[in-house]
Amino acid sequence: MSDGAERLRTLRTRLLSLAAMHSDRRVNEQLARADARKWHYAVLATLDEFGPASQAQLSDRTRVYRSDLVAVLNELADRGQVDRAPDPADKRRNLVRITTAGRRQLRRLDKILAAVDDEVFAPLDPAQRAQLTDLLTILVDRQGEPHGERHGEPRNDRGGSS
Amino acid sequence: MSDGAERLRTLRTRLLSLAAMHSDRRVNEQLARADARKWHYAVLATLDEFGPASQAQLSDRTRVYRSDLVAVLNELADRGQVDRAPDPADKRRNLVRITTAGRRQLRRLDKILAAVDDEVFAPLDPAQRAQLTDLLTILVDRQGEPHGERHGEPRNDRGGSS
DNA sequence: CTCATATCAGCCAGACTGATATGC
DNA sequence: CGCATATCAGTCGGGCTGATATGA
Repeated sequence: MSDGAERLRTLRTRLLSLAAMHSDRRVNEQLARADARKWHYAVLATLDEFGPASQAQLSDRTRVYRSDLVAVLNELADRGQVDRAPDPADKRRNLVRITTAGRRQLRRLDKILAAVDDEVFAPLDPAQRAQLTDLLTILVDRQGEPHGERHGEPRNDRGGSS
Repeated sequence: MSDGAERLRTLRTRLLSLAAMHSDRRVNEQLARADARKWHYAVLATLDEFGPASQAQLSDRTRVYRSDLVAVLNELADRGQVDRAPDPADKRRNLVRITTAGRRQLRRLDKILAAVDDEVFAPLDPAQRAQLTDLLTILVDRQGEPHGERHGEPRNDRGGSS
Protein backbone atom coordinates (compact mmCIF):
# COMPACT_ATOMS: atom_id res chain seq x y z
CA MET A 1 0.00 0.00 0.00
CA SER A 2 0.91 3.66 0.06
CA ASP A 3 2.82 5.03 -2.86
CA GLY A 4 2.47 8.67 -1.85
CA ALA A 5 2.85 7.87 1.82
CA GLU A 6 1.99 10.42 4.47
CA ARG A 7 -0.54 11.92 2.10
CA LEU A 8 -2.99 12.82 4.79
CA ARG A 9 -0.50 13.96 7.39
CA THR A 10 1.17 16.40 5.04
CA LEU A 11 -1.82 17.57 3.03
CA ARG A 12 -1.61 21.32 3.35
CA THR A 13 -5.30 22.07 3.04
CA ARG A 14 -5.92 19.53 5.78
CA LEU A 15 -3.27 20.91 8.09
CA LEU A 16 -4.81 24.33 7.68
CA SER A 17 -8.22 22.94 8.43
CA LEU A 18 -7.08 21.05 11.52
CA ALA A 19 -5.14 23.97 12.92
CA ALA A 20 -8.10 26.27 12.41
CA MET A 21 -10.48 23.80 13.95
CA HIS A 22 -8.46 23.67 17.11
CA SER A 23 -8.07 27.41 17.24
CA ASP A 24 -11.76 27.99 16.62
CA ARG A 25 -12.72 25.53 19.30
CA ARG A 26 -10.62 27.34 21.87
CA VAL A 27 -11.88 30.72 20.74
CA ASN A 28 -15.49 29.62 21.03
CA GLU A 29 -15.00 27.99 24.39
CA GLN A 30 -13.41 31.07 25.84
CA LEU A 31 -15.77 33.59 24.26
CA ALA A 32 -18.67 31.54 25.59
CA ARG A 33 -17.45 32.31 29.10
CA ALA A 34 -18.17 35.95 28.36
CA ASP A 35 -21.50 35.03 26.81
CA ALA A 36 -20.25 35.82 23.31
CA ARG A 37 -19.33 34.18 20.04
CA LYS A 38 -16.94 35.18 17.32
CA TRP A 39 -19.58 37.10 15.42
CA HIS A 40 -20.39 39.22 18.42
CA TYR A 41 -16.77 40.13 18.68
CA ALA A 42 -16.45 40.86 14.98
CA VAL A 43 -19.41 43.21 15.08
CA LEU A 44 -18.31 45.05 18.19
CA ALA A 45 -14.74 45.45 16.96
CA THR A 46 -15.91 46.69 13.58
CA LEU A 47 -18.28 49.22 15.08
CA ASP A 48 -15.56 50.44 17.38
CA GLU A 49 -13.08 50.84 14.54
CA PHE A 50 -15.28 52.21 11.78
CA GLY A 51 -18.06 53.84 13.73
CA PRO A 52 -21.80 53.48 13.21
CA ALA A 53 -22.82 51.52 10.16
CA SER A 54 -25.71 49.91 8.36
CA GLN A 55 -26.15 46.19 8.57
CA ALA A 56 -25.06 45.79 4.97
CA GLN A 57 -21.79 47.56 5.73
CA LEU A 58 -21.31 45.47 8.84
CA SER A 59 -21.89 42.35 6.84
CA ASP A 60 -19.22 43.30 4.33
CA ARG A 61 -16.73 44.23 7.00
CA THR A 62 -17.22 41.25 9.25
CA ARG A 63 -18.01 38.64 6.58
CA VAL A 64 -21.09 37.65 8.51
CA TYR A 65 -24.00 37.01 6.17
CA ARG A 66 -26.72 39.61 6.22
CA SER A 67 -29.28 37.05 7.15
CA ASP A 68 -27.25 35.85 10.10
CA LEU A 69 -26.39 39.34 11.26
CA VAL A 70 -29.97 39.94 12.26
CA ALA A 71 -29.87 37.45 15.09
CA VAL A 72 -26.44 38.59 16.23
CA LEU A 73 -27.60 42.19 16.43
CA ASN A 74 -30.72 41.14 18.29
CA GLU A 75 -28.56 39.44 20.85
CA LEU A 76 -26.16 42.34 21.16
CA ALA A 77 -29.07 44.76 21.46
CA ASP A 78 -30.70 42.61 24.15
CA ARG A 79 -27.52 42.91 26.14
CA GLY A 80 -27.37 46.63 25.57
CA GLN A 81 -24.06 46.41 23.72
CA VAL A 82 -25.31 48.01 20.52
CA ASP A 83 -28.29 50.08 19.60
CA ARG A 84 -30.11 50.04 16.33
CA ALA A 85 -32.19 52.88 14.95
CA PRO A 86 -33.60 53.62 11.52
CA ASP A 87 -31.30 55.85 9.48
CA PRO A 88 -33.14 59.14 8.88
CA ALA A 89 -31.26 59.61 5.61
CA ASP A 90 -32.40 56.28 4.16
CA LYS A 91 -35.28 54.61 5.85
CA ARG A 92 -34.39 51.17 4.56
CA ARG A 93 -31.26 51.26 6.68
CA ASN A 94 -30.68 50.64 10.32
CA LEU A 95 -27.89 52.62 11.87
CA VAL A 96 -26.08 50.40 14.31
CA ARG A 97 -23.90 51.91 17.02
CA ILE A 98 -21.81 50.47 19.79
CA THR A 99 -22.78 51.51 23.32
CA THR A 100 -20.67 52.10 26.39
CA ALA A 101 -21.53 48.65 27.64
CA GLY A 102 -20.52 47.37 24.22
CA ARG A 103 -17.10 48.96 24.54
CA ARG A 104 -16.67 47.46 27.96
CA GLN A 105 -17.53 44.05 26.57
CA LEU A 106 -15.15 44.61 23.66
CA ARG A 107 -12.25 45.21 26.01
CA ARG A 108 -13.14 42.06 27.86
CA LEU A 109 -13.24 40.03 24.67
CA ASP A 110 -9.97 41.55 23.50
CA LYS A 111 -8.28 40.23 26.60
CA ILE A 112 -9.81 36.82 26.20
CA LEU A 113 -8.73 36.58 22.59
CA ALA A 114 -5.22 37.70 23.39
CA ALA A 115 -4.99 34.90 25.92
CA VAL A 116 -6.34 32.36 23.46
CA ASP A 117 -3.86 33.51 20.83
CA ASP A 118 -1.07 33.05 23.34
CA GLU A 119 -2.21 29.58 24.14
CA VAL A 120 -2.98 28.39 20.64
CA PHE A 121 0.25 29.66 19.14
CA ALA A 122 2.41 28.78 22.12
CA PRO A 123 4.24 26.09 20.11
CA LEU A 124 5.62 28.82 17.86
CA ASP A 125 8.30 31.29 18.85
CA PRO A 126 7.69 34.99 18.21
CA ALA A 127 9.42 34.98 14.84
CA GLN A 128 7.37 32.02 13.70
CA ARG A 129 4.18 33.63 14.89
CA ALA A 130 4.96 36.73 12.86
CA GLN A 131 5.76 34.56 9.87
CA LEU A 132 2.47 32.76 10.18
CA THR A 133 0.58 36.02 10.41
CA ASP A 134 2.30 37.24 7.26
CA LEU A 135 1.54 34.12 5.29
CA LEU A 136 -2.08 34.02 6.38
CA THR A 137 -2.50 37.69 5.61
CA ILE A 138 -1.29 37.14 2.09
CA LEU A 139 -3.74 34.30 1.63
CA VAL A 140 -6.70 36.13 3.10
CA ASP A 141 -6.00 39.32 1.18
CA ARG A 142 -5.93 37.51 -2.14
CA GLN A 143 -9.04 35.50 -1.48
CA GLY A 144 -11.60 36.16 -4.16
CA GLU A 145 -9.83 37.85 -7.02
CA PRO A 146 -6.79 35.82 -7.99
CA HIS A 147 -4.93 34.12 -10.73
CA GLY A 148 -7.32 32.43 -13.14
CA GLU A 149 -10.50 30.70 -12.17
CA ARG A 150 -13.76 32.27 -11.21
CA HIS A 151 -16.19 30.86 -8.76
CA GLY A 152 -17.17 32.90 -5.79
CA GLU A 153 -17.72 36.55 -6.75
CA PRO A 154 -18.36 39.49 -4.41
CA ARG A 155 -19.42 37.52 -1.36
CA ASN A 156 -22.08 38.66 1.04
CA ASP A 157 -24.40 39.91 -1.62
CA ARG A 158 -26.85 37.10 -1.32
CA GLY A 159 -30.41 37.70 -0.39
CA GLY A 160 -30.76 40.90 -2.33
CA SER A 161 -30.75 40.47 -6.05
CA SER A 162 -31.96 36.94 -6.78
CA MET B 1 -12.98 55.19 18.11
CA SER B 2 -10.40 52.43 17.72
CA ASP B 3 -7.49 52.45 20.10
CA GLY B 4 -6.17 49.07 19.04
CA ALA B 5 -6.93 49.71 15.39
CA GLU B 6 -6.89 46.89 12.87
CA ARG B 7 -7.82 44.49 15.61
CA LEU B 8 -9.96 42.30 13.46
CA ARG B 9 -7.82 42.39 10.36
CA THR B 10 -4.72 41.26 12.21
CA LEU B 11 -6.25 38.89 14.71
CA ARG B 12 -4.27 35.71 14.16
CA THR B 13 -6.95 33.27 15.20
CA ARG B 14 -9.29 34.99 12.77
CA LEU B 15 -6.82 34.97 9.90
CA LEU B 16 -6.36 31.28 10.44
CA SER B 17 -10.08 30.75 10.48
CA LEU B 18 -10.69 32.77 7.32
CA ALA B 19 -7.90 31.14 5.40
CA ALA B 20 -9.15 27.71 6.36
CA MET B 21 -12.71 28.59 5.51
CA HIS B 22 -11.71 29.54 2.01
CA SER B 23 -9.54 26.48 1.59
CA ASP B 24 -12.25 24.18 2.92
CA ARG B 25 -14.83 25.69 0.63
CA ARG B 26 -12.67 25.03 -2.42
CA VAL B 27 -11.84 21.53 -1.25
CA ASN B 28 -15.48 20.68 -0.72
CA GLU B 29 -16.59 22.16 -4.02
CA GLN B 30 -14.02 20.20 -5.95
CA LEU B 31 -14.44 16.94 -4.06
CA ALA B 32 -18.17 17.21 -4.65
CA ARG B 33 -17.52 16.98 -8.38
CA ALA B 34 -16.14 13.51 -7.73
CA ASP B 35 -19.08 12.70 -5.47
CA ALA B 36 -16.91 12.81 -2.36
CA ARG B 37 -16.29 14.83 0.76
CA LYS B 38 -13.20 15.30 2.91
CA TRP B 39 -14.04 12.39 5.15
CA HIS B 40 -14.31 10.03 2.24
CA TYR B 41 -10.84 11.04 1.17
CA ALA B 42 -9.44 10.73 4.67
CA VAL B 43 -10.78 7.22 5.03
CA LEU B 44 -9.57 6.04 1.62
CA ALA B 45 -6.12 7.55 2.08
CA THR B 46 -5.78 6.04 5.53
CA LEU B 47 -6.81 2.60 4.38
CA ASP B 48 -4.38 2.81 1.50
CA GLU B 49 -1.52 3.84 3.74
CA PHE B 50 -2.10 1.65 6.77
CA GLY B 51 -4.02 -1.23 5.32
CA PRO B 52 -7.23 -2.81 6.60
CA ALA B 53 -8.42 -1.49 9.93
CA SER B 54 -11.27 -1.50 12.39
CA GLN B 55 -13.56 1.49 12.54
CA ALA B 56 -12.09 2.53 15.85
CA GLN B 57 -8.63 2.62 14.32
CA LEU B 58 -9.92 4.54 11.34
CA SER B 59 -11.55 7.02 13.64
CA ASP B 60 -8.31 7.64 15.49
CA ARG B 61 -6.32 8.02 12.29
CA THR B 62 -8.72 10.25 10.43
CA ARG B 63 -10.12 12.22 13.38
CA VAL B 64 -13.60 11.41 12.18
CA TYR B 65 -15.86 10.55 15.10
CA ARG B 66 -16.82 6.92 15.40
CA SER B 67 -20.46 7.82 15.19
CA ASP B 68 -19.98 9.76 11.97
CA LEU B 69 -17.75 7.12 10.41
CA VAL B 70 -20.67 4.76 10.13
CA ALA B 71 -22.44 6.85 7.51
CA VAL B 72 -19.23 7.56 5.63
CA LEU B 73 -18.42 3.86 5.41
CA ASN B 74 -21.96 3.10 4.31
CA GLU B 75 -21.55 5.57 1.48
CA LEU B 76 -18.14 4.26 0.48
CA ALA B 77 -19.42 0.69 0.61
CA ASP B 78 -22.44 1.60 -1.53
CA ARG B 79 -20.04 2.88 -4.14
CA GLY B 80 -17.92 -0.23 -3.88
CA GLN B 81 -14.87 1.70 -2.72
CA VAL B 82 -14.45 -0.18 0.55
CA ASP B 83 -15.71 -3.42 1.91
CA ARG B 84 -16.56 -4.18 5.48
CA ALA B 85 -16.59 -7.63 7.04
CA PRO B 86 -16.66 -8.85 10.62
CA ASP B 87 -13.20 -9.52 12.00
CA PRO B 88 -12.97 -13.25 12.75
CA ALA B 89 -10.45 -12.57 15.51
CA ASP B 90 -12.74 -10.20 17.39
CA LYS B 91 -16.37 -10.31 16.49
CA ARG B 92 -17.06 -6.79 17.76
CA ARG B 93 -14.88 -5.41 15.04
CA ASN B 94 -15.48 -4.73 11.41
CA LEU B 95 -12.46 -5.09 9.18
CA VAL B 96 -12.57 -2.36 6.61
CA ARG B 97 -10.56 -2.68 3.42
CA ILE B 98 -10.13 -0.50 0.39
CA THR B 99 -11.14 -2.03 -2.94
CA THR B 100 -9.72 -1.60 -6.41
CA ALA B 101 -12.44 0.89 -7.21
CA GLY B 102 -11.52 2.65 -3.99
CA ARG B 103 -7.90 2.98 -5.10
CA ARG B 104 -9.03 4.34 -8.41
CA GLN B 105 -11.17 6.92 -6.67
CA LEU B 106 -8.28 7.75 -4.33
CA ARG B 107 -6.04 8.59 -7.26
CA ARG B 108 -8.74 10.77 -8.67
CA LEU B 109 -9.18 12.62 -5.39
CA ASP B 110 -5.43 12.99 -5.02
CA LYS B 111 -5.31 14.84 -8.30
CA ILE B 112 -8.22 17.04 -7.37
CA LEU B 113 -6.67 17.95 -4.06
CA ALA B 114 -3.32 18.69 -5.62
CA ALA B 115 -5.05 21.10 -7.96
CA VAL B 116 -6.92 22.75 -5.12
CA ASP B 117 -3.71 23.10 -3.14
CA ASP B 118 -2.10 24.77 -6.13
CA GLU B 119 -4.95 27.17 -6.47
CA VAL B 120 -5.47 27.99 -2.81
CA PHE B 121 -1.80 28.55 -2.10
CA ALA B 122 -1.03 30.23 -5.39
CA PRO B 123 -0.39 33.58 -3.65
CA LEU B 124 2.59 31.99 -1.89
CA ASP B 125 5.87 31.10 -3.55
CA PRO B 126 7.32 27.62 -2.99
CA ALA B 127 9.46 28.68 -0.05
CA GLN B 128 6.49 30.30 1.64
CA ARG B 129 4.35 27.25 1.04
CA ALA B 130 6.95 25.07 2.69
CA GLN B 131 7.17 27.52 5.58
CA LEU B 132 3.43 27.43 6.04
CA THR B 133 3.41 23.65 6.02
CA ASP B 134 6.10 23.60 8.69
CA LEU B 135 4.31 26.06 10.94
CA LEU B 136 0.99 24.30 10.61
CA THR B 137 2.60 20.93 11.25
CA ILE B 138 4.06 22.22 14.48
CA LEU B 139 0.68 23.48 15.58
CA VAL B 140 -1.21 20.35 14.64
CA ASP B 141 1.35 18.03 16.20
CA ARG B 142 1.16 19.80 19.54
CA GLN B 143 -2.58 19.92 19.64
CA GLY B 144 -3.81 18.15 22.72
CA GLU B 145 -0.82 17.80 25.00
CA PRO B 146 0.73 21.22 25.43
CA HIS B 147 2.23 23.69 27.81
CA GLY B 148 -0.08 24.15 30.78
CA GLU B 149 -3.85 23.99 30.66
CA ARG B 150 -6.00 20.96 30.31
CA HIS B 151 -9.29 20.85 28.54
CA GLY B 152 -9.88 18.37 25.78
CA GLU B 153 -8.25 15.01 26.53
CA PRO B 154 -7.85 12.02 24.20
CA ARG B 155 -10.36 13.01 21.55
CA ASN B 156 -12.38 10.50 19.57
CA ASP B 157 -13.20 8.39 22.55
CA ARG B 158 -16.75 9.52 22.92
CA GLY B 159 -19.61 7.10 22.72
CA GLY B 160 -17.83 4.25 24.37
CA SER B 161 -17.07 4.71 28.00
CA SER B 162 -19.64 7.11 29.51
C1' DC C 1 -18.45 -6.83 35.90
C1' DT C 2 -15.99 -3.74 33.19
C1' DC C 3 -14.37 -2.18 28.94
C1' DA C 4 -14.39 -1.62 23.78
C1' DT C 5 -16.84 -1.74 19.43
C1' DA C 6 -20.24 -0.38 16.19
C1' DT C 7 -24.53 1.84 15.45
C1' DC C 8 -28.36 5.11 16.07
C1' DA C 9 -30.65 9.35 17.44
C1' DG C 10 -30.17 14.00 18.16
C1' DC C 11 -28.11 18.87 19.30
C1' DC C 12 -26.04 23.05 17.83
C1' DA C 13 -23.20 26.64 15.52
C1' DG C 14 -22.36 28.14 11.32
C1' DA C 15 -22.02 28.62 6.12
C1' DC C 16 -25.05 29.39 2.57
C1' DT C 17 -29.63 30.08 -0.32
C1' DG C 18 -34.22 31.89 -1.41
C1' DA C 19 -38.18 34.72 -0.69
C1' DT C 20 -40.55 38.72 0.92
C1' DA C 21 -41.76 43.56 2.39
C1' DT C 22 -40.32 48.08 2.29
C1' DG C 23 -38.06 52.06 0.60
C1' DC C 24 -34.72 54.41 -2.79
C1' DC D 1 -39.19 50.23 -13.12
C1' DG D 2 -34.91 48.02 -11.12
C1' DC D 3 -32.06 47.88 -7.14
C1' DA D 4 -30.78 47.69 -2.15
C1' DT D 5 -32.00 46.86 2.63
C1' DA D 6 -33.44 44.18 6.51
C1' DT D 7 -35.74 40.09 7.96
C1' DC D 8 -37.43 35.32 7.94
C1' DA D 9 -37.43 30.48 6.75
C1' DG D 10 -34.90 26.73 5.73
C1' DT D 11 -30.97 23.47 3.90
C1' DC D 12 -26.75 21.04 4.75
C1' DG D 13 -22.17 19.48 6.27
C1' DG D 14 -19.98 18.64 10.22
C1' DG D 15 -18.37 18.66 15.27
C1' DC D 16 -19.90 16.66 19.37
C1' DT D 17 -22.81 13.97 22.97
C1' DG D 18 -25.52 10.17 24.82
C1' DA D 19 -27.57 5.66 24.72
C1' DT D 20 -27.75 0.95 23.48
C1' DA D 21 -26.60 -3.92 21.99
C1' DT D 22 -23.10 -7.07 21.54
C1' DG D 23 -19.00 -9.26 22.47
C1' DA D 24 -14.02 -9.54 24.78
